Amino acid sequence: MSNSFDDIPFFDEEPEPAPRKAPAPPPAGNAGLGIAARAMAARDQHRAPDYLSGLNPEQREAVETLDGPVLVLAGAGTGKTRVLTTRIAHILETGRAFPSQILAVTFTNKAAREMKERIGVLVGGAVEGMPWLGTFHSIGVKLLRRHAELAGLRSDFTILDTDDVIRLIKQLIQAEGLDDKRWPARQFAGMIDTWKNKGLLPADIPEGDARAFANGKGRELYAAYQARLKTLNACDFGDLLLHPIAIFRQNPDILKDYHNRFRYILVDEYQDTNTAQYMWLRLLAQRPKGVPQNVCCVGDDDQSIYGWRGAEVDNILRFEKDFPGARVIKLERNYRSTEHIIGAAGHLIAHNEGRLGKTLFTDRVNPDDEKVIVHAAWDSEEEARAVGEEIERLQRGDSDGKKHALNDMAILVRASFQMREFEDRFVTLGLNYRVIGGPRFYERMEIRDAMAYFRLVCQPADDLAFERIINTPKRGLGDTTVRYLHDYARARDIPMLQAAADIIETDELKPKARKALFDVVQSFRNWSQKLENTPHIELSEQILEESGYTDMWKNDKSAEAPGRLENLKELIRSMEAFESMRGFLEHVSLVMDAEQNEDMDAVSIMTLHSAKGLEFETVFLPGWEEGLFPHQRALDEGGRAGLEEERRLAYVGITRAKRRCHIWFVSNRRIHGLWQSTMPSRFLDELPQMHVDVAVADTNYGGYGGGRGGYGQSRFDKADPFANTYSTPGWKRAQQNKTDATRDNWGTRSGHAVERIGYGESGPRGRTIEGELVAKSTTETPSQFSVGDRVFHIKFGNGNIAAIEGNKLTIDFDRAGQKRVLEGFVERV
DNA sequence: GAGCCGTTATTTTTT
DNA sequence: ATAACGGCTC
Repeated sequence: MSNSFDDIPFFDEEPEPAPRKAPAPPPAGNAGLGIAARAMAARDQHRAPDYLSGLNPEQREAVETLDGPVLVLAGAGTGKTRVLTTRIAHILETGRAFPSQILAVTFTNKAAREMKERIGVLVGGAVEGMPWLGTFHSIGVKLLRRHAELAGLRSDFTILDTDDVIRLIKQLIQAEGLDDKRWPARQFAGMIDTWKNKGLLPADIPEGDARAFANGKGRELYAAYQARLKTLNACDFGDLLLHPIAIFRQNPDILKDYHNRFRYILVDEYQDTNTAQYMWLRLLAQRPKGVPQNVCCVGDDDQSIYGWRGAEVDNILRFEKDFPGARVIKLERNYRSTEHIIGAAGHLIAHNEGRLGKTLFTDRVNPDDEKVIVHAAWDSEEEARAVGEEIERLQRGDSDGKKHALNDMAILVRASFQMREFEDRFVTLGLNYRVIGGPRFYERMEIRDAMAYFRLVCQPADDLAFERIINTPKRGLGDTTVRYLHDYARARDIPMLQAAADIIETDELKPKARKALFDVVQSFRNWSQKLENTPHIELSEQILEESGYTDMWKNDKSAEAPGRLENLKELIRSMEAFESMRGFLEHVSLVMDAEQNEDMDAVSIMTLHSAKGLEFETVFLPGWEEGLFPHQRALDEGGRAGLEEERRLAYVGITRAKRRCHIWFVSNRRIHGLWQSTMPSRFLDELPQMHVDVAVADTNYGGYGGGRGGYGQSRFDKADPFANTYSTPGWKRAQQNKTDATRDNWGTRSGHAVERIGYGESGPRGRTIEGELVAKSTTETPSQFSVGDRVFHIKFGNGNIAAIEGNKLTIDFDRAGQKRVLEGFVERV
């Protein structure tokens, strides 16, 4: 990726690169014998193309089918990235196109980076980094910088992050005279995001959506937001796709230029594309009749896990219709995992409908390979303890004599709150771990503040940056002054910094405020002047010093302050890799991740979502319980489709494992501070017995599995390894109740309630009626208990009720102390 | 402008 | 339980 938009040559100026080996490529349209012959000649000229050797026949077909649309359905671990990179190498080596004529799109910066590296290895350093290899968004920016004026922007427009967007929307909501509490800006930002994912501009949004927000002013608000972005000379992430789409549609000549340019288009993770990305791609892939559309999309419908943020699996399912004559190549030979892991994952995912249908296989079968092991634990604490023990066992090499590195192990959770218990446990054990995901470097407050200073220096019209730091550190420029500045600027349609400069010439402000503002304006003038001729590192340090920002944290006595100062230093350090401040800002707005420390040997803890694309020798999958996984909310909001996406998530989880996969479920989990009994996930039932073992009790209290004899017992039990697990009354009832839709918030399934306290057919619980949650809290329903009652809880034992609020009981337990539990989980004794 | 208190939500995450 | 946010008071 380029570090700065300054150094991207504009379209017309871009020099044709000197041919590397082959003569200038002929137009893509003239595909035929000539090209094939030439390609072969090119291939023969420089040795055997060793990059092709070692590919299996399907991979090779995917690499060598260069003309016309190709869909590569690449199952987990089948060498997807290899195909993609080799294909690009092949295009380049055969002289079919120059690097600048290949458009290659990924979703994440990480994927883009990886691809670049691997192509470099294949083709050799001689080929310039491909200018059009990047994420949808980074390519979108590049396009938009070139044609900004067609979208009503200047080419130095700012890219707003989510935080800026929310603040901006909040202002608009207030400006409309609406109650910003009743209509949360965050929610509207989410709606806009959803609309933009679908490619909808204010005029296009459904009437229902428009009415649902801001007293029916949804559409106006969206339009006002877009207008405000334009005056701010700014874009949100969605605009990076939508503006280019609009430009292409309104300027056929420009689109045609790009058609001529991009001889080959490649898309990674096609199953994750949303409608806007799809539209963008269709526009660029269009060709006149008879000219082959050299589009190659790679993806796996079984790994589509981002439906909730607008990804349309349909895009991949529809590929053959969209691109007539498409060649569909399935990669099903898995190079990653054992037959048991593949078998387990394959059987599970087969429960989904509407798949394109791949079946992974491997012929590297080893009788020593471990099956997927399902463990039961009493509660989440025991789960963490047992996983910790297993990790230490592997580390010591107890089981197979081999000492395993922590780096080869990962714990993949459904929801991030699950991480905590593992972290706590590992801290006690002194076991190294690293959390992947979580709050990101560039999202930290101090980094955003510093960035706001830099932004304002580079782009004096950046009002959002102005408002962020005008009184940080405190300068006595409070709400009143800022509001005044804001109104003044809006009235004259000038940036706030300009307004500030104007106002200090007058005597509108009180002397104190005026002086403070004067100083700020002077500082920014000074810094802006230095922008061009001072090294940006130096200037950045100077800004943070002179503004008093560093001092602010030096004087702060809170525990975080030293860390924040450290982060600021890190920020400056990370700027060294860039040529200019602008280049750095551009990078950060698109690349929000910072490097992870990989020197340490540590267990990785992350969500299933962030595990996609990774692999580990050993994978632990805790929390396979109904309500958590599949997640209740996915079921409530997504219905059957939601369930299938959860199942794909499970599939992704299992297929991350190369050799060992341990799945866990617990009988009790604390959710929102309340202990809940839980049932094993239905996904466990969907695993094939031949590839799965149920672990014998890991501890004395081993929950469902516990009834089952001690160590003498073989895991390879004859009959039904699930017999214990699934023959409990609760599970059977759960099976019956599956269809009843009698669940409210997770955990309070009527099935369980019935079991524990013997309600009649209809417990006084919330019911799901037509997807709407009714009677979520049962405040109106008189509790069946009274204060002072003696009750029994399955985890905490006996106790006395101390207080009752709705269906929540506060109980003084004899042994466990005071806890709050749902009344469904205790019974009178 | 800091500190206190009540309210609220609490799946997943990129760019 | 718990953290984060917003509004209020001093």
